[in-house]
Amino acid sequence: MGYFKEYDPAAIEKKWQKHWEETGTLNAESSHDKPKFYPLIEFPYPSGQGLHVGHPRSNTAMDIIARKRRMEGYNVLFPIGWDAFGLPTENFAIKNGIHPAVVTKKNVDHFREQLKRLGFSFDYSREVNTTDPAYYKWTQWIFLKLWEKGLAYKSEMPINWCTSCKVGLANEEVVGGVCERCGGEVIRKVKSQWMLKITSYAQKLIDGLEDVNFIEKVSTQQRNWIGRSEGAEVDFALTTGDKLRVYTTRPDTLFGATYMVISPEHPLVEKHRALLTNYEEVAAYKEAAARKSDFERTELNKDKTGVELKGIRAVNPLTGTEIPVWISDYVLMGYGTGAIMAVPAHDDRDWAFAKKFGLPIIEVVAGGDVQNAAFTDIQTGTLVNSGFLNGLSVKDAKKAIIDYLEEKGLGERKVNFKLRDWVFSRQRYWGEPIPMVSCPCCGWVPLPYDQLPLKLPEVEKYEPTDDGESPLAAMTDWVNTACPKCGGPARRETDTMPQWAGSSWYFLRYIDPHNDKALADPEELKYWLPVDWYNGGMEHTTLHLLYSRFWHRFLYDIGVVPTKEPYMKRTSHGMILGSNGEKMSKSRGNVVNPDDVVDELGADSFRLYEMFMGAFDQAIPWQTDGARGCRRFLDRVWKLASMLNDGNGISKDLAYDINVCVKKVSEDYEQMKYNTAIAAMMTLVNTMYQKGSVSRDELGVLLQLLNPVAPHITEEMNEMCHIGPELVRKPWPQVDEKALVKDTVEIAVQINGKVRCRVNVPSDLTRESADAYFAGCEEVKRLLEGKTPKKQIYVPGRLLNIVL
RNA sequence: GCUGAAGUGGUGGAAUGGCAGACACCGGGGACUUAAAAUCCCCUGCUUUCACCGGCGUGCGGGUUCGAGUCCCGCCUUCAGCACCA
Repeated sequence: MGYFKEYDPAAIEKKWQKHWEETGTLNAESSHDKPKFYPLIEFPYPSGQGLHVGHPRSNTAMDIIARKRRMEGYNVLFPIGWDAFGLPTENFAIKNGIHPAVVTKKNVDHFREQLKRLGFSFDYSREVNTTDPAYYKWTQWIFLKLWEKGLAYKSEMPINWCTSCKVGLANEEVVGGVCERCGGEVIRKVKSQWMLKITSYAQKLIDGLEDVNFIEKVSTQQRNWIGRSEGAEVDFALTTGDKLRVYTTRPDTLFGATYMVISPEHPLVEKHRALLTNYEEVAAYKEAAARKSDFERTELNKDKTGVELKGIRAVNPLTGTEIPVWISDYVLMGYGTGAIMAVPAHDDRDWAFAKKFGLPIIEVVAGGDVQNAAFTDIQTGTLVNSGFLNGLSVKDAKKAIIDYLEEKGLGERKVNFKLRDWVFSRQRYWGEPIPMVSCPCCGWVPLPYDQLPLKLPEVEKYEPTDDGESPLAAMTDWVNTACPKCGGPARRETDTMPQWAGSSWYFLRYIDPHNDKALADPEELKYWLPVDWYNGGMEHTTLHLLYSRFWHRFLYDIGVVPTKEPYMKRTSHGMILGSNGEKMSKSRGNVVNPDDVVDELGADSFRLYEMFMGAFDQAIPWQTDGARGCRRFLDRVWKLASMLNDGNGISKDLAYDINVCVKKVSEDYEQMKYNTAIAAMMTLVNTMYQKGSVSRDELGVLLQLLNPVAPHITEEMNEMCHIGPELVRKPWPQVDEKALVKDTVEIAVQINGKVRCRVNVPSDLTRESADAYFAGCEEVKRLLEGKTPKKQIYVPGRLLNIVL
């Protein structure tokens, strides 16, 4: 067999990409005959920088699964689209005076071209683009449905305001007190904002995690973010005559409440300002607290501050004791009732506050030393100084006290969540217009469904104004409209939706992307949902993933989609770092451009390296030498074409190695252990080189195993060597279990746990017959000369350990 | 502070409680070549030794076990997420 030709990645990659595009081989089939498989990657934001080496890591990983599933006989929908609304595009447009839609088109075209060069098996016929009016028509439609069900509302409230982007942010978008996107300072600002009531789905979002198969850290992070806690609300009588309601998770410690703390913004303060003998001091504290940004509030959280409300006292409902009431910014208006009962003996924050201001500390759960530290253990303590609760465990006391409070009408069981409603307004141009009209007579009126999509108007300027209004506000022609209800003059909403809107349901649109009667056909939804496997970044766990689960569950509740949960399985990739181990960024100068790598080594080598570089879920530094090593491996694979022999089938001396490889690769792909799968194929290739030649069938198996990672070179070799039909149409290889059985196996012989020699033993040697066998074994006898073994342990196929 | 993950050669990393360092990268040697590159073959944890043979080795200190990178207890360090949520 002759040597064929040089390995030329550029030529063969182009050839096969063209072939797949022309034949539509990789597109989903419209027939519903086969079992379906729906893998998903997070659709990219088409930034001006182009593709990052991080994108192909997730894409290749899911492409491998998609390609393997096709060979396993599934109808696979592996889609791609563009999450194209967003600030960077808008900022670029502002700076250069180009319409964001023009910028978006250019960026999308560039991204598509870059992705196509990498040979992903996306179904490009189903592309979606969140900025396409035919798409955002349905984003707006979902918003109107949410409004209809009372889940969208407009509210004056303090929001997180990025001073640099001049835009309101959801809690999820504030990281360490600064804007997630630009790092600008975030302050609190009262603004009228559209809100989505995700809080009413808090419990459903927790419960739904039971029905899906997310990696543990994703489920945990979602649960923590939703932050469910169980406790009670309790009323304390005030000397003013009204009641102060608090939320506590430790109602069992009620006897130990020695003072109360309310948030500086609590309405009670202003209500009773006349009674306060130190109102000036209180007002000064309030003002100081209001001025602090969230960042400052958290930075200073070690040192407690506060002011007593002199002139107001509260009464402990159980002991009848009068206790003082303080204001402090460690109590947040936005959680619970904005007021707490302080039990310094059993809460760290209350303890620190009490120590600072000399407030009494009364132990009600025995087990610690409450003068030195709060005792917060709820497992071991026993109630003391607590009347009828004395002697009970914390758990029993909780139940007893809540029953008592409910019976006496002093309080009740209560579940709280940390999750806040979703701030859905952005004072920006490049987003979906919110299809609502404000009418002086009718209030907020939804746009009728037949007027969707409400398109973005053409404007001259894209900058938000300094007072925080959207650029759309300046478009009087567009803003002034007739009320859909009464026909009178009215104004359109000028805020737009956040970037998370379009990405909350895009996986539904892929299923039926060109439908103009519904967001997708119910029959199609029934066949394709849920997404079987969704891979993405950990950074989206509390943002995109939670939001889209919320929308999907809502759509389920109103009968639009057939499944409660959108995604069956969620996995996560690690970041690719610069070669210096730091995050890749322009300013650090450690950015690797995928195009350069493809130019030098080819797409297959690039894909291979991204999968080989290390454990898939871990952050890994990029090493160009490592990528070159992967190219070297493909060169070696290519040369196998010149090592073909005349043999048929799998020869005896390769059967074992090939089947070990088939088994390892098949299992490892499923567990995303791509690095060890590739290592197994490298080992097999090394073995083939040792042997000096391979048969067509042997090479065929290797090519097929490698195909999901390196689709171009493998198809080319398959064709060039006349091995069989296109690899995409061949069934995935099965393990021949018989070939995995060897006659003898080398084991290690240890003395007291140290390896002394290796011997070959029959592979079917059992523990029971081991002693007899080794008694006659020359090597073992030699090792034991003059020594008496106390014990022998034989682990079949592994080792023999002799204890002296 | 809380939660989670992780610490293994010069580097990236492998190892259902069973031969630590698979597979690569880097480095070294050899073959081929006028030469270089590429390619092929060999070596490559540290340490003693001419060599054989040894000794030591998975962040640190204990423990369980015939046997621990892996399990348990106590620390240290790094990374990620959350951060006054009562």
